[in-house]
Amino acid sequence: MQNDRRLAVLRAIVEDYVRTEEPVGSKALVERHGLGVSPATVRNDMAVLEEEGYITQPHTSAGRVPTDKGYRLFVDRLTTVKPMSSAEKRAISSFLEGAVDLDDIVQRSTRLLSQLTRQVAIVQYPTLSRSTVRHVEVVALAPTRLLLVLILSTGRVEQRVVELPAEITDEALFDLRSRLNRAAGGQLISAAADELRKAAERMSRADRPAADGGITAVVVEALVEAMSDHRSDERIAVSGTSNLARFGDSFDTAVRPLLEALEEHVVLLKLMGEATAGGLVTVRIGAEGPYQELSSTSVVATGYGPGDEAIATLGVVGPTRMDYPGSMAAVRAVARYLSRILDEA
Amino acid sequence: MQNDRRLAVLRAIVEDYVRTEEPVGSKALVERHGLGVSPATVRNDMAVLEEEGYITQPHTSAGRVPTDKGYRLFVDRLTTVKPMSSAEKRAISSFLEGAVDLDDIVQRSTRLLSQLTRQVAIVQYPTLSRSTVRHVEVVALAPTRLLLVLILSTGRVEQRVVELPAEITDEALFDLRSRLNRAAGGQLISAAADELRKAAERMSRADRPAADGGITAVVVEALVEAMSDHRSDERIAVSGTSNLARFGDSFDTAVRPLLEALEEHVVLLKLMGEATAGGLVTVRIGAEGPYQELSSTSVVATGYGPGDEAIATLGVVGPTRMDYPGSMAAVRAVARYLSRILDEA
DNA sequence: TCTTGGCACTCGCCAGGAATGAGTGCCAGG
DNA sequence: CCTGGCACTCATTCCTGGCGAGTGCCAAGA
Repeated sequence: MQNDRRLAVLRAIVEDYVRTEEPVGSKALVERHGLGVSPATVRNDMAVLEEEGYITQPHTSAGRVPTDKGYRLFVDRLTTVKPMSSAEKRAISSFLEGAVDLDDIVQRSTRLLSQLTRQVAIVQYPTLSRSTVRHVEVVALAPTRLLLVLILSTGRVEQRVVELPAEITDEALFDLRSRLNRAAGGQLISAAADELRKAAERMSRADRPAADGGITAVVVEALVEAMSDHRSDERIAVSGTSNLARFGDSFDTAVRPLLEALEEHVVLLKLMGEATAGGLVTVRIGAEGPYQELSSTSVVATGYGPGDEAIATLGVVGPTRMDYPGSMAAVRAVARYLSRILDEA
Repeated sequence: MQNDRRLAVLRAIVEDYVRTEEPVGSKALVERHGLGVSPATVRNDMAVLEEEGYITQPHTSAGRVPTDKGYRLFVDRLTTVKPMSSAEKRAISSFLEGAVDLDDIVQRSTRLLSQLTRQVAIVQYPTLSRSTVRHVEVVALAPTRLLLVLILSTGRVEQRVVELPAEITDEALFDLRSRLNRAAGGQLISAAADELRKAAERMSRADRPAADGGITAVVVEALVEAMSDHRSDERIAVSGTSNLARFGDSFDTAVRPLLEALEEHVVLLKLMGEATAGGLVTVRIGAEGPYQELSSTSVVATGYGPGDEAIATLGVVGPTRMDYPGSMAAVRAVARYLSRILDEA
């Protein structure tokens, strides 16, 4: 019994603090939430909670503030996931509808997410690594210059221009194109690289090797490079930075490091962590993450992707004092819609 | 004579204020800059400058601060453009070298610019509107589904997937591709749209109209739409937002509106204004611009593009109290290098 | 006519100190 | 185990006086 009430007190503290951003005292607590006990009782509970490290007081004569550990307990045990209202659902659909291409989809998603949560939203572009090659197109820009276009199952298109060591005929170009597609089409990009290399070897052996003049090798290398190019994996869209204004105080200790992190996409990816599939939302609170400069920020993230496979992450970053239930619901909802769109595409 | 000295005083005030961010008094001025006159004289000059509206004092017993008008005079008449040091030049080259595609070039440029100026840097992607069509590629993803790839002279690639009203044969596809390229290849995109429409009409008339089944019309419309898609025109890369921390005070009045503007790309473009060609750098100071929320920010921008044609803008945004000569030099230098890279491409 | 030193004056900024009040911890009684 | 009461702590706020940077003006000198 008393334990349940202590948890209720913790929950109330978290909720109030998130809303008011001020240390919350025993009296106000009892008044606002119908706890049905006196302030003194709550004070005893708070003393215990403080001893156990869930809350703390910034100075002696102040109210209590949740610690990271307190938030952790809150999200782990006290969060009742409130589903999105139907109005919100409608907003999401209409917001994501009418997207014309992948870029657009991702960008709309960040905007949406930042608006829903009033935090900074981050959406990683679908990763190459688990996607398959849908098509390879080769276009002659000039006799010794080819444009390679690599189309992946996620809808991503990678392009490269290569200079050839020799001129290429229309016939050879046609031949090359069909061979490339036979070798790589439908393959996972990891496998496709190998297949392409094998095919290249075969071609330079079997086909009039003199005529090829190393063209195949050049083209294949460019394609392989395009596939393994991690830069693309790291592409990220960010939105809602103006919500950082809501951080309140502590520009230098909280906002500035975050702004810096937001520019370092690699850092961001690490921060969001591994994509978790199946509607599971990961919450990282304060110093739990890898960067202690960001000890006053939390991350709420999840994976998304076609099918139930998580091929990329998306989430929000905000102060540890944030609306976890709301953010988790929004993140999950957006991930779900996004996955569905990728399914259809 | 006295006029020259007054200008020197103004320049000194601007320089000192930019450096220290504090109102500058007559005594300190005489000490730091070798003005060769007494503080009292400087005071008289300052009184005149204030009367003319070039400087102002935040409160009675404080030093002077330049007004927007003062900054304006400063950049118009008192700025000696300091060329980049050779070290900086080298840094620029090495920073921009090794870029693999247009996205990369633009992103590197923003980073570079924000590092050089320690401000927020903005680079607009090269606009479609003045570029020409280099190639149109058509790929069959399925019997009734085509991927259209539009390659422009700026290196931009636009893609669209279209659903066809009827199946298309390989032969017809080949035919379509060559016709599209004959019609649009090398044209300005404004002209290309017309040419494509004309070609579509010709085709549906001359060729077995039954077999076409509206395919040409669908494809052409998608291409035209891709070309005129203004969303692409508005693409922008931003970097250096963490430099906003250097704004000092006034988060709400200065930084927050700016953060909001940075997310509204349309606003940003308006802010940067028309691209000016030929190494001319535009400076907009404080409230001179279209947004009075941004009255404490200045913009230093210029156009860039292959040849001497400005097809896009780039620049930095910062507090009115910023290092104008330095920023102008950096903006100009980056624009120049960027133009050169586009020339080569 | 311009420059200069002197001088009185203004006013923002910065301790120091007292009043305020929210909030706590503890204790004794129900 | 809960509750009311009470003394205590301490951050915050407000006020005040002193300090000093900086100014404007004036009269004298070049």
